[in-house]
Amino acid sequence: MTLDAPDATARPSRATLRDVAQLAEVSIKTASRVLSGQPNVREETARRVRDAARALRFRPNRLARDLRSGAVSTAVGFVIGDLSNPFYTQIAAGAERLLREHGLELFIATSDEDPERERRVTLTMLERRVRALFVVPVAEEHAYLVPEQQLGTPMVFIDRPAVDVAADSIVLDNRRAVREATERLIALGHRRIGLVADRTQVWTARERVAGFADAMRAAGTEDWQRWVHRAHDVATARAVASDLLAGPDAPTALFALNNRITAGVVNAVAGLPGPPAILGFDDFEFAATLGISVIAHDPVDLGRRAAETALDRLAGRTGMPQQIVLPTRFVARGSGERPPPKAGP
Amino acid sequence: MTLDAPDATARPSRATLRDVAQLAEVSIKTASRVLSGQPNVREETARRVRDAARALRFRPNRLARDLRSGAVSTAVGFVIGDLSNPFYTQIAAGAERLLREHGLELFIATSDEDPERERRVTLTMLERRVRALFVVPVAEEHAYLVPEQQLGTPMVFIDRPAVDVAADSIVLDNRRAVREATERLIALGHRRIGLVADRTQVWTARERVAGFADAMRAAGTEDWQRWVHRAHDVATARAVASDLLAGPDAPTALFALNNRITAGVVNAVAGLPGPPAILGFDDFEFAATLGISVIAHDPVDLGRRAAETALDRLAGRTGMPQQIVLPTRFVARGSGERPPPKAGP
DNA sequence: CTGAAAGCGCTTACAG
DNA sequence: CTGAAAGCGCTTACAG
Repeated sequence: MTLDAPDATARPSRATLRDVAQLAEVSIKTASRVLSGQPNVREETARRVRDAARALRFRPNRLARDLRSGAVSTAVGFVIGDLSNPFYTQIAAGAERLLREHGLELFIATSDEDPERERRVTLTMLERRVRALFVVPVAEEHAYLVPEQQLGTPMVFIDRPAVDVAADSIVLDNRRAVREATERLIALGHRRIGLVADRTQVWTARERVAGFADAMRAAGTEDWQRWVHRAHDVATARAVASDLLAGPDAPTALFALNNRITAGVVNAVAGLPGPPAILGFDDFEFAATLGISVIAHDPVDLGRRAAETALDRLAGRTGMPQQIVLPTRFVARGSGERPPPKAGP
Repeated sequence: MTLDAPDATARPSRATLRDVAQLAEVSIKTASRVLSGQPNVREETARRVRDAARALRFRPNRLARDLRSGAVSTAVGFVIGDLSNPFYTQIAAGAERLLREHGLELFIATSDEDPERERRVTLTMLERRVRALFVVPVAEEHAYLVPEQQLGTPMVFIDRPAVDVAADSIVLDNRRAVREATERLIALGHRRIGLVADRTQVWTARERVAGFADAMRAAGTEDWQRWVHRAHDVATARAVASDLLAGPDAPTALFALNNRITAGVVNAVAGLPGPPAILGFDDFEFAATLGISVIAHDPVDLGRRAAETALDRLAGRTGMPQQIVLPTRFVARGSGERPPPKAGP
């Protein structure tokens, strides 16, 4: 098959600044000036350059630009555990909104909740010389970030603090929130409270369970551990809740320690006669409709605060890393306020 | 304040390959070979280089590497409208999983449902020389992508087809799905069906409304347009549904044409006496519990198919752009199957 | 207002 | 097994 038109259809390579300069009959430097908006170019020259750029469909190479001008990239990285969990993606949405107003672009990548992948993804972003880095960490080990930190890349840990690198972090007051919510359940008369928590590896799960322990111990329940169950995904949470309710000594209240677990628990309980009171950590769209009491907070705000912190650092604020603790609020709702039945099983 | 240690604490600049080579007493080329895993280096030399790299906390500059070696970046871009909508983020999750297996890294950025921002974000990714590009488009105009397309960057449009650029796309069979679901409602006896659709600018909304029109016309309802209402976010959908149900001639069934609208409609209907049948487009976590019939499909699969398409192109498959239409399935559930009440108002 | 030279930090040929 | 030279596509000084 022969092509008649010499290079009408085939455009093997991308036009560079040099091509534009050549076509416009100016130096490469002048072309650069025009296309990157620098002043001091005669209007007619500028027009020639712009025309040439358009004709050649020129698109600057950011890699080259950023490389030459040092690490003044406008890219900011966000490493998240799970793209399917709206809790994380809403944090990202909050951060993005604020960063955008400051001319920065947020790029999100996922660790898929794997510490090793988190490390790789984080390093890859750093190798791409992001201006700042946000991490919702799953790994417990972040010492490898210390050099980057020292080189001045602002890093903010979200939802869980950094362990072995001194970085800013934004977290919720997990422990107090769960302690107080548990106290409410106890005040309503509940003694058999089934807690469904995420894996012990997860910092927030540990904090929340500690809050539960605080309240149970204060109420004189020393064997609180027997009420703690684990689930990481919706399906497991559902199974755990079903088993609990079917077993002997079934709990009169179920306390789900994050949004995925709440989803599982709610689905397990649906349609059951004499359902238990249900509490959840994290608010969700159908909580009011379903009458679930929750520990509410705003993930978008979490992201916004993280972005603020990074912007502060970029603006030159120095000093010790800070840990910002955001308050949560308890939202009492219908069936979540159900007291235990009078007649025991 | 004077610093005693010369440069123990302050590390002004990043170590480069050149620094590593110097410390290891080899050429820069040899250092490069070791650190990028090329063969033909004596083990002892390699060790010296690795030690030097570690000592200097060397981290390669991907910008420089990618610039020199041409556009063989491992970065792939994904432009999404709204980070808060799990429908989109799950598509991204699906794409990411497959791409990762092929050594590619997915970076997600958001257009915030603004055509102008979509354009900027897309161009910025292209300037960063991503290997492939995924877009869930909000804009109707994509002619500016034609040159990039011609330069061989695979581009896949998801959920909505590209209009003025010949690119691959993956979409759902919106029209047929809604037509058949509407036919079911009609078969159940419903005549007053309140449809709540997204803005007319959105392609999927137009297709879905067309499906509704097909079914209504086939049933002899020529004034189907009076049953079509619009809402873009949860709050508006809720208000629209409330108004509809409170008004005269209230619908006996509500059909919500996407996940956000369903959320609003469900919350509006909650606790109402004699609630209407509810159908939704897009499945969701609480649909079974709430007894909502839905047009179900798997966003993760949508992403996976998009990734497959891009990988095919990267592998050199040529030919006309394809439009892949994925089937949906109707899931009938409790209250969604409610027939209209016998006694009219 | 415009341009020739040097260089950002790497890798690609090409020699030895 | 190792290295000196050139260059990826831009921008930063520095001249005129």
